[in-house]
Amino acid sequence: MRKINMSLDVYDKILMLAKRRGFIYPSYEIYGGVAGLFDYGPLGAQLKQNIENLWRSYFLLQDGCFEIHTPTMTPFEVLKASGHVDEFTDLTVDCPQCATSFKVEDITKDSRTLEEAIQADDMNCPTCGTKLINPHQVNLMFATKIGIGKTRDAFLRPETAQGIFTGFHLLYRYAREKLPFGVVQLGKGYRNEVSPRQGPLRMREFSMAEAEVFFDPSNKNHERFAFVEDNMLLLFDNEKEMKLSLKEAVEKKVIKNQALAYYMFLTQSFLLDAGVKPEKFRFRKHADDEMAHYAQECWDAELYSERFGWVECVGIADRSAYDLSSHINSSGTDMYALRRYDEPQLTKRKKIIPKMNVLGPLYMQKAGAIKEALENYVITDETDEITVEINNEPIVVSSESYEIKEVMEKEIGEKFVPHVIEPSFGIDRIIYMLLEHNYKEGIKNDEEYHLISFRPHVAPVKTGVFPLINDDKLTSVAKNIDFSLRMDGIYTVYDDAGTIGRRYARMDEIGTPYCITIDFDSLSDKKVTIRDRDTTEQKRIPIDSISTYLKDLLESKEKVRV
RNA sequence: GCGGAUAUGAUCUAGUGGUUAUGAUCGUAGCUUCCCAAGCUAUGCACCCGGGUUCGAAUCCCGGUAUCCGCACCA
Repeated sequence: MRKINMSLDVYDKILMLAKRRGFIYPSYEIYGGVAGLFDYGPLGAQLKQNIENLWRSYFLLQDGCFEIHTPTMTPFEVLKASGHVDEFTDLTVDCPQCATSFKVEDITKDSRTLEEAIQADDMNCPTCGTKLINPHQVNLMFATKIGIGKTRDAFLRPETAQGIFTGFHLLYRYAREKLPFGVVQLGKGYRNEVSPRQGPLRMREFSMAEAEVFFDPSNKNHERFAFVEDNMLLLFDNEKEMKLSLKEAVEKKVIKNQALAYYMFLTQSFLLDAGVKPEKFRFRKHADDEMAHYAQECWDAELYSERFGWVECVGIADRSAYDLSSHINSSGTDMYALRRYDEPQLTKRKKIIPKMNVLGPLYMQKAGAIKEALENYVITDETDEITVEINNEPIVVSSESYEIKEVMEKEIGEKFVPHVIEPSFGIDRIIYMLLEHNYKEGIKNDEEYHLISFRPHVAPVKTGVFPLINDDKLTSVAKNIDFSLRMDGIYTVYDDAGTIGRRYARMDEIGTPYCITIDFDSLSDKKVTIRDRDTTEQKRIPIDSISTYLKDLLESKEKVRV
């Protein structure tokens, strides 16, 4: 008889189960393991794929975003422009008295460089005045080099978002130059965590699903807002939890705009649909001082863990024009969008047309620069000559070298940098939370019993297929049923070992929602028993309808109400 | 990164400076078994890594790695 070990908490038990049954376990353990790296085993990989595809059904199908894939390896310039190089790399010193760390740049108020400050070694703790020690670099990005010999500095990406921003001009074309539109990416991100202590909740290489939705800042409404505005959001303002409809939340300015509220609702729907327990779910608004360097308003979807308390699993941020502006400035690429006027606007303007056949021979190699200067010259009144400055040298150009024309200029719209609303999902955290929220245990016939109540559409294995006993007549029928179900796209496990109860228990432990048993009656009446994991109720159904019957069950997912 | 503790099959665990390292779960093969972890037989699998002390180290010591706890970090 196995006893429940009371000294273990849910986290310990889940990690044990996850390792034993092939969900998640530490990577490279035969070489000592690496903190913050985990393998997804056979069941974990299936589960993850189901979660990611469920996510796609919300963001790709329901919201109509485009999915792209960009490299994880990212040149230095990209992350310099995005602010990650500066924001992720901190020179820090510790206070032995207060047991806290400080950024050196916050401590050095004078004009010294950080290196000089370290060299002088005279920094004191702002709280207690103790001499600060142990200067060290805190760099949360993995640095690497691209190429052999002549190399380029690069990092493994800390988020997937930058790959979307750097292709914005092409994606804007793909979206037929209309806003809003969203682009999503599912993939790996990398952060060299100082001490990744919380298992799958803080990994150094992790899976994320991000959506970047581009808006005209003058209109952050969402087309489908009216369809969902009466739904409730579970909100927490750092003081109290509350339930507000989307409509109320936006009207009362609890949430800044429709788009943010809409994506919060999409996020909430996805998580509850995946099997997160509503009472262990909330949106928490970031205080001003905890927001990321790029964010304007940020809400976290937090999920509750028995061991860790409320954990951020999704961040929904209004990143405003921060990223695109940075890339426009750093790369010089035109990443503006156009807000079309209802009618094209015509304006009369006086324009200088340089005569190159005169300018060329006269000014030789300076002619090009003069041409450009003339074209940019703002005409105040008509004169016989214009003075332009080339390399700090005034040059007087007479009116023989140019012509002033009055032209009608047509402007069809106004250029602007789109704003971005970004829902960013930590897939691994969500998967751990699903395990924890759906884990059940108890004693059954003096034995410890585990069950994971995954919702059928996320469960890695959809059905077990068992001959009631290990008899050739039954096993051959069972194997045929098993094969044809898999050919119908239903992931099954065939099992003929041990008693039927043991096989049910094995399936319960990995969250398989249904089991099909073939008995001797099946040979004559062509029916099998289908057993429900949560109720253990059994029903007999014809063999030739198993596939459609199961598919109905797997697809008829009820919405979770809050 | 700092301080403390821990490390035995896939999982949980007993134990010891000296033959073949304990038990359970588990896997495999077989017997048995007509619906919720029955039983029997056979069999498989382990002392985290490196160094030191010792005639002999899985056991003692040191270092590393990993995990857990506290502090710091987590844009």
